[in-house]
Amino acid sequence: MEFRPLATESPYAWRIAPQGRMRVPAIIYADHMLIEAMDHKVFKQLSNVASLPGIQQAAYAMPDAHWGYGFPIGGVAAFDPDEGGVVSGGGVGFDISCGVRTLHTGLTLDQLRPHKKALADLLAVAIPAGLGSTGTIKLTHREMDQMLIGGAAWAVQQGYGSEADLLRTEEHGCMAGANPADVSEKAKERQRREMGTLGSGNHYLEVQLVAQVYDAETAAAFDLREGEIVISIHCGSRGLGHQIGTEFLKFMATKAKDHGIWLPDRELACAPIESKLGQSYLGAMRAGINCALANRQILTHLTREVCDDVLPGTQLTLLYDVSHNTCKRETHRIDGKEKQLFVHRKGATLALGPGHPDLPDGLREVGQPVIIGGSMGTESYILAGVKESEKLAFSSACHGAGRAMSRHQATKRWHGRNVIKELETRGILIRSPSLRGVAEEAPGAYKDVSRVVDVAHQAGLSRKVARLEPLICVKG
DNA sequence: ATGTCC
Repeated sequence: MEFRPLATESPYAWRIAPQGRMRVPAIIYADHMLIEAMDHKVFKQLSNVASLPGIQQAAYAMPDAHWGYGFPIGGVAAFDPDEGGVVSGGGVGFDISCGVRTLHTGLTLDQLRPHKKALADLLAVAIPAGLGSTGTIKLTHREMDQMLIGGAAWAVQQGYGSEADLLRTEEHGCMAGANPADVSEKAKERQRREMGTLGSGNHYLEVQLVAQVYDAETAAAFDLREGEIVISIHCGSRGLGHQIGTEFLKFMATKAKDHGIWLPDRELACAPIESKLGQSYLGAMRAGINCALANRQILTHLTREVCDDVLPGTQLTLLYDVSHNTCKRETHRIDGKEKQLFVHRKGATLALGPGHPDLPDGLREVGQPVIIGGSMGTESYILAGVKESEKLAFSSACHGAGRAMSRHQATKRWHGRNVIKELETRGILIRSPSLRGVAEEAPGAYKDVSRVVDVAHQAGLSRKVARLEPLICVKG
């Protein structure tokens, strides 16, 4: 069967009509060039997702979509538990609650410039990065369970930040419904020394310049001004999330037949939301969300300490913290009827429009900050959630540039040392323990994030507010 | 993404 997306009335939306066992259509948000360049495996994977039990409305792909484990990365799918809807480990991904937070520094480029190198060097020392990196914090069993229940709120109680940070964190920094008992001892053991660490791959801590504001009013509400410095942290739940993903994918694949679920692809392993296994995954996955929130909160604390050393008196305040690998229970209208759905976003950012009750004062009027992380050496974007994306993709937007080339291909094409040198001539300081990692993350291995963001804007998924240019990048 | 296969 050929799963070919066809043009719709919108130049930024493409549709695969239901065929075979698909229960709903698949919709891909892209322009002509992005859809032409998109890996055909995305269309197949999205069509597979569209055939899962209880799926609502359509399976969606964001403009940065690329092939992933089971679900495409950049995929959004919502399921109704009352219609046999499922929850899928592959629909969340291995890096549970990977996300980005952006912090204001209140500094201008002129204030930063004389201290830039020192800041890069000290951040590289203070922020543990790389595969298997560990920090100075070692949690006891009791602390681990408290962290898995409390998330960033737990981290703040431990002295890593303030209540103000929690107001600007999705779910107020604490995901309800987490159950540490659903997380294996092995997953907890892996995480014991990994709190406050960045990890590897596309994770980073970046010092950025607000290079351009597109929407002055919203930028003012977000406290973003051209010429000012911000810091963005992109990471997730480290070994714990990965272990949860690995274990539950195995359980879900084994149990699928007992649950009467036909799997178009073994990687799409899932369980009914109402089943024991489904509930157990949700308890563990929500604990994973809290782990990621706590991790980014601790990294924020470490960053504050460094900034205060290099530029005494600097105050880092949080613009927003939002995840892009989750499954969340949300209220949505389907055919005019309000329903409680379980929305999977894998490599797709939550993007709540103006007026949404989950947004805090000061943001509710303008919409949620949607943080789109670029790849190393490229620009990032701050967007704002819009109301119409509720109908278009359950209030979701793209999450980054999206890979255009495999890691293996990238290492054959670039050398880490040359990539660092090249970026340095453009004034971008890279600090990484892994030259191979740097080669894998070479800017050329990714799609053009500006095009992806323009399409997200044009398609009505979110609207552009500001562009950020990198100055310092601490990589895993 | 990931102690890149306990």
